[in-house]
Amino acid sequence: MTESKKTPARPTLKAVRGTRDLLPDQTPLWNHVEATARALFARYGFGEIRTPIFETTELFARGVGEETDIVSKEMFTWEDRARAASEKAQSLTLRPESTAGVVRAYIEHKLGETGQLQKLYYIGPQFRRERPQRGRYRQFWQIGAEVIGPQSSGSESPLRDAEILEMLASFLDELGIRDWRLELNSVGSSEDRVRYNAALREALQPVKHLLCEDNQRRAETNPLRVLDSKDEADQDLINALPKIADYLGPESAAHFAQVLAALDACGVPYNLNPRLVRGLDYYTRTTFEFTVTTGLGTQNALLGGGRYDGLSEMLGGPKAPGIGFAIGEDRLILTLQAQAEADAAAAQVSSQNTGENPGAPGPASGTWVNGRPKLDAYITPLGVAQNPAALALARELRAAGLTVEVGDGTFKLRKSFDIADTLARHIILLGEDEVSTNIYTLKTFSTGEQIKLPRTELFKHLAS
RNA sequence: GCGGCUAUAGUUCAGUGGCAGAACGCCGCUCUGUGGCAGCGGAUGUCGUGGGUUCGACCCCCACUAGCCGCCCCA
Repeated sequence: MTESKKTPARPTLKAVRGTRDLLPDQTPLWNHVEATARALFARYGFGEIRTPIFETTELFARGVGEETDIVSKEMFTWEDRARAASEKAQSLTLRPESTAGVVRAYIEHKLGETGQLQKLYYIGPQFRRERPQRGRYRQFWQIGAEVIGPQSSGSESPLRDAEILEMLASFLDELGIRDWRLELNSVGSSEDRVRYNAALREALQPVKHLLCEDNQRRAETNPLRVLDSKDEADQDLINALPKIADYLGPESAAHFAQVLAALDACGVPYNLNPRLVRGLDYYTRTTFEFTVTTGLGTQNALLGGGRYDGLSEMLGGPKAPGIGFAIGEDRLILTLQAQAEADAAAAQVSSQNTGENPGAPGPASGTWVNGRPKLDAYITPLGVAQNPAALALARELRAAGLTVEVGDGTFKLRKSFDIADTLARHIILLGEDEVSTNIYTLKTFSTGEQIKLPRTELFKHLAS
């Protein structure tokens, strides 16, 4: 009878709902995506900005919009303690998106005073208290960018809209995302939208009672949202509603036409979607979404964005038109993984059909383990007496830029070989002989070849 | 916030109102300076948590929690 069985049950600690750990077999893909974004954005003249992951609640209330779902029911908000009697408690919130914070920083640091067009990008976690499902987490990552500046900097130019869209198309292409679709719309200026909203309400009035419950509610509270409905029975009625395109003022219409012309010139395909309305209040004129059909289930929006010509002023700043986007990094990763799985399945089928075995392609092949490249060498001390020499050798090899793991002198040789073959391309045996003579025994797994090498030759051999 | 499905070994999953299972992985031995293969052996575990029904519950019922899928909404 041991006492271990008597250990009182204790609740297992777990990551909180909607959050998750990314383990080392996942992070290489994340780093690849982020590195691709950084390199690409740099070519377009973007610089990185890092803003706090929490801000005052007021920023999001004013920036994103009090009436939006995000602000009205999805924020992680808490009252910060007042530290002195004279100090008031402050309501703080984990950022549900980053545009508001970036524009706040633009205002706070008077970036508009430089007169320069600001091109800023960010990569980081966002927080929304929603019910988790595929492609939706309470802590999720966005890769986003903003182009903002005084009007004199050209921030209002349709060229900027097209450049952003073209950059996104290049980004998805470079990552190998297939079959993406760009949905594009213009929601007009805020004045245009007031007129359109009135027209929508008028058109909805006689048919409202025919719509589903959700849409009846939207028709009252926010008619634009009716356009977003997926309710099948309502589709015909919705398609018959007035189109925003017919309510754009001449300036908005001209702006949009120039965006389209530039996209055509770049050869970026798009789908005009008059029903694309987005959930954040600050959008004006150009709005867009890139969607995919693989891997995301019903959360098919990979990224979204739009122009926000009035946001800076809404936050008490100078007039600073801008346009930006946010890529759902989690969704991007899901899509890439789903594509890779589909490819692997297709490869399997085709190899069965041809009767050939093309070998396991990609990261599953012999030079990778768990998504990482195999190490250059695994050093096996033969007996604990050789442990110090093994670590010293590892230190030298690592200093020379080689990737090296060291075994433990207590491991049996068989086990050492097993581990080494799993992790590394070569095994270095370090017994008494090797340590005393400085002639090392090196075996290459791919060929089974085993040779003895002096120290300098060892470096050369491993580096090649 | 609402609805559906699910929760058993490290992983993927079977399972029956009466002894807790498979595969893969892991550990050991065959094999103490030469691995991958093979053979043999072993440990896998509060059967998500708490309650109830029952002589007896991993199984049936209830609640909770979490996950997945969808709605709402969004990235």
